[in-house]
Amino acid sequence: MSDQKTNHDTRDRILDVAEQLFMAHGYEGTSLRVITNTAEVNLAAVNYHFGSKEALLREVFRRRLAWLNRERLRALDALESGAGGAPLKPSQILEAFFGTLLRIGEDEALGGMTFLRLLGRTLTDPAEFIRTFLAGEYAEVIERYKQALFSALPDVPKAEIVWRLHFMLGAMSYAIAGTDVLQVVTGCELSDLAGEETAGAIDDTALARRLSQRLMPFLLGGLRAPLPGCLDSVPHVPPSEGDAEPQTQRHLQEKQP
Amino acid sequence: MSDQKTNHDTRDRILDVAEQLFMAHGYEGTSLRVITNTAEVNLAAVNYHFGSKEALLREVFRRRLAWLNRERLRALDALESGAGGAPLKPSQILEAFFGTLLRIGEDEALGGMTFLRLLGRTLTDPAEFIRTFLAGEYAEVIERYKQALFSALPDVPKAEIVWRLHFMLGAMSYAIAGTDVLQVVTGCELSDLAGEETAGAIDDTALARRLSQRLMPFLLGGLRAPLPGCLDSVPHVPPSEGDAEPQTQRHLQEKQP
DNA sequence: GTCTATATGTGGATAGAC
DNA sequence: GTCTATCCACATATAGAC
Repeated sequence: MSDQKTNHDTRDRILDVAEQLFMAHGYEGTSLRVITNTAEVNLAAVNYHFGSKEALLREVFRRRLAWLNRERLRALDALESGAGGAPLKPSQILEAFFGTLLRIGEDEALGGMTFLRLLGRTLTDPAEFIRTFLAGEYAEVIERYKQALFSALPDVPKAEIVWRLHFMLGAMSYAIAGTDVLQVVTGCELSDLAGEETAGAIDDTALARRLSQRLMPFLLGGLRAPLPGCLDSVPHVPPSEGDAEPQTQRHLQEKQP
Repeated sequence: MSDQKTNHDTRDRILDVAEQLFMAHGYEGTSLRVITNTAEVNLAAVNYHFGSKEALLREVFRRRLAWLNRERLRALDALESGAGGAPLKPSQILEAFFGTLLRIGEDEALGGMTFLRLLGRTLTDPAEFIRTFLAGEYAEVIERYKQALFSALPDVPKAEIVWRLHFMLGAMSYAIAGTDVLQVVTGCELSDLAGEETAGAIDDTALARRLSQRLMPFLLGGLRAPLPGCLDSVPHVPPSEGDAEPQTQRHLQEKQP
């Protein structure tokens, strides 16, 4: 152990730099040469420490997902223990699942917004080995939460729950990816949309907190939406002008001072 | 015009194959050699017809987005004319925006699910030139729909609307990307989740229709969710056990026969 | 418009000295 | 563990004959 010299520094510097560059330019768009130059280590170091570029990517994710998986399971265990057999509320489950993820963005030690963005962008990467790897890392946790949602919504068809879990994952992963066309079109960052006091460049910690604050109500609203078919998905002829839509209007308006 | 020989065939074959391969392996992961080999045209043909690989990608998108942009504007124009100055309903706007997009998946001539998947995957591509190009293509339409939502929800803060538009774009783009970890984890395609009668492999047309049917209620539910802050985003202490959550439960249950 | 041949660069990976 | 030097496959792009 004591004869490892700067070994630990080298490994971690490579991981940190790779995380940053994979996030900014993608896996295929980032060469080992750029990584090692930026990290100021030797080119051969990557293959010595990790074996290959693919293995490097896996390690970049593993060191972050280890915490995320553990914490998500812990949060769900805590909820289920606390409920003592009673079904959980959907909002609690979403908070445990998505809230835990978004906490990464608030803590540099867990990866911060850099890793969140990387995760969001990588979830739609077409590379085969990436998809199978991520699926494997996610499998256990996803299964647990899926079952929890089934129990929480016993009267909703399971297929419908899976669809909506799918949509929620999408809204979240796109949001944390931070590549939205809206941002480029409107020429503003998500941080600018946070509104309120903080002027100038918002730090990532605050951005993550606000993202969570905005995203969670949206996800809950989507999860609890009426099932398709009941109003034919889009009510072209609502029962009365003040029935189908206004329910929402009321929600939104009553919070405007 | 008549002296162009097989020119048209070559150009279109390259575009069709590039669309398919970019979807399956990404921009960086697809070489011009593979494209020209698959399309059974000469390697130099790409540079002759399009100028460069980047220009090829742009053309792949342009030929599909031309229809999408035109149709989205037309749909919004029609809604606004029909309303005669009155504000539109959010559901109408979403139907015009997302429904038009999803129609692509039902029509091979418009690109089909291949292009939809490509679009969803490319929206989170980290490459600089792709993001700026797509933003430019989307700019006009996004701006129009944003304004329409502002008018439709005059009492909702504009920043909040932009956030939710952002989330809706995410849910949709992730859904059409078809790279969800859920699918790999559960080992099933979205088509399997459609349930109902059709056994075996579902054709893309039916998949697109069902996706639309499931996605639209989710998006509406998210858009119309209570504003953050009103229940502190996650009600840890709801007023009564049968108040905050059950409203949803009722929605979902009353549709279960 | 199409093709062959090639220019020119960069990628990941490794062998072997230190 | 670190470094230099190098192998070799493959990338985009183009020049020039047909």
